[in-house]
Amino acid sequence: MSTDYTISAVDEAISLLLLVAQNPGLGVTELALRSGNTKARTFRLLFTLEQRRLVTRLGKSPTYHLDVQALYLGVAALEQIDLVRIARPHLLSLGGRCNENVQLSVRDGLDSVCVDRWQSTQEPKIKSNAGSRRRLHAGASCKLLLAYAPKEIRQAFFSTELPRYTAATLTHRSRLTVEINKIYSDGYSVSIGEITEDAAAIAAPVRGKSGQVLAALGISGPVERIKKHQAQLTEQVCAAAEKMSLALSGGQNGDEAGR
Amino acid sequence: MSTDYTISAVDEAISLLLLVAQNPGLGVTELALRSGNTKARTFRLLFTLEQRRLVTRLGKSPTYHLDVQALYLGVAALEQIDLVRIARPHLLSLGGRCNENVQLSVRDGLDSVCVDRWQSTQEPKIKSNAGSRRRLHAGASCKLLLAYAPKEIRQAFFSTELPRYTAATLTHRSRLTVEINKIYSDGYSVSIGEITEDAAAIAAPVRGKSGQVLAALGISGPVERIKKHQAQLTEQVCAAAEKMSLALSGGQNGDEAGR
DNA sequence: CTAACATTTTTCAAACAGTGAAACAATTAT
DNA sequence: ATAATTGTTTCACTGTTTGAAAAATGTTAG
Repeated sequence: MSTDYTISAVDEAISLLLLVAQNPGLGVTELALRSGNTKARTFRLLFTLEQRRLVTRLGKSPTYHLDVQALYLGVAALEQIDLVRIARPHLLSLGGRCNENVQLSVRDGLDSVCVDRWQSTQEPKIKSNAGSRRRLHAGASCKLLLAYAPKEIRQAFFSTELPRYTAATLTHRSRLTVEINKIYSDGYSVSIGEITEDAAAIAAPVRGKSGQVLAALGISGPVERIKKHQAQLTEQVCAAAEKMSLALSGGQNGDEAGR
Repeated sequence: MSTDYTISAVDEAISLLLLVAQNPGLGVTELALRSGNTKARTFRLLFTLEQRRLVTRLGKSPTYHLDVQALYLGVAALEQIDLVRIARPHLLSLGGRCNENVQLSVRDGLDSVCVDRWQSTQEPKIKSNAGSRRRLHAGASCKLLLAYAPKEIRQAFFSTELPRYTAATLTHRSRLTVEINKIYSDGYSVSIGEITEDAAAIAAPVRGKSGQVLAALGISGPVERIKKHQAQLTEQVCAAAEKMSLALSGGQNGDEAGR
């Protein structure tokens, strides 16, 4: 069908950028190793990213981190991606009412990525860091995105090795399949201590105009707090996700002119 | 002298990405024109960006927009950039107290870019969109960043043409110099209707460990509302900026990369 | 509906940008 | 101190990227 126009240098640069996003604080050698490139190539790709302030280096033996241009892209994207622009008020409102961490995540290949977030002010806090990009098998939002993913994706996913984080992590295909079917029929997803022992989460699907699942709206916090109000929280998350879906369907669609 | 290791394909891809960020809704031809590249190159660069979900295309004659990977980078960057991670709570608190738009901006070359933001819930709202990246001469935050920029930058800046947005826009080198000196001695910056007639803003510098200006904290809203509480708002913005500076100095690591 | 037009997608040979390998320099560990 | 690790630079070759222009697709006008 269509030819592949991918420009490898750009593609590798993006891989590297995402690698830095997920693993800040690594040096050239380590990044080269993990990305499977030579040091020289990695060095020059990073050099280019650095010039444009997508990444920056700290320390004398430099370690790479994201820089302000990455933030700028995020801020700009907030305004032009309908999903987030429309969902955001509902997300903030849900967060304010429950005062627990709230995230909006979408599937990207076999990963779930967090695209918006509200942080709780309550103690104890759950470290929601490093959770912005994860494999799809663990956590309420992830499992939900897996449950609603196309068959091809689910199949591809099942042929990969699933890392275990805690005793509760579902790492076997059979158990995960059962769980996914349950999520699909329930219309929401629950996770208790699947990623870290002390954290629990509840997630519901956000749907687009034609009913397709665009994102997962998830709420998370310490196991006890979540369990205590589980019924109520589930209801609130589902209601908020519904509202988002409605707003996304009702709203406008396409054209911005500009000239 | 350090050699230039820039990889041009990657560099152009980033230019293009920023171009899309600033001008969503353009097609290949228009983007090629504005970026000064051939259609074919532009097409393939965009194709690569699209595969990685940094941009997406809408409509049948495709128009490009930022996609979720850009959001993800922003979310990830929020966690690893000290400036924003530390400043954020103060920014949100200032926003909550004043209920006006609040932005945190940094200088990138001859532009100011917004790296974090809080939006007012009051009516009338000021359209703060499209304002995430601007030339340095107009607006409170921009002028402030210009005032505290290194000499080389200011000189480079003055040799460029300055677009006029309203009657109040300072487009002449002499008047702008006077204004900049005033800002420098006052320690804060005010703008009334310089970008759009009906908007006003106040900004104060956020400083790092060694006193260098890292960012501008700005508050903005309709001219009347801002003018009415100008003294009080100025005080609040300056106080919040001070708090940020303190938090940034008190905290850990203060290493900046050189050239 | 068909024709003229505009914009996007594809192809291809040529050229030069990007690459790996390996030397060199700087840092950190012993 | 010296050794080991990590970051930086150089260079010749090659294969990826490139511009130009042709094909396909979409859009507007008659």
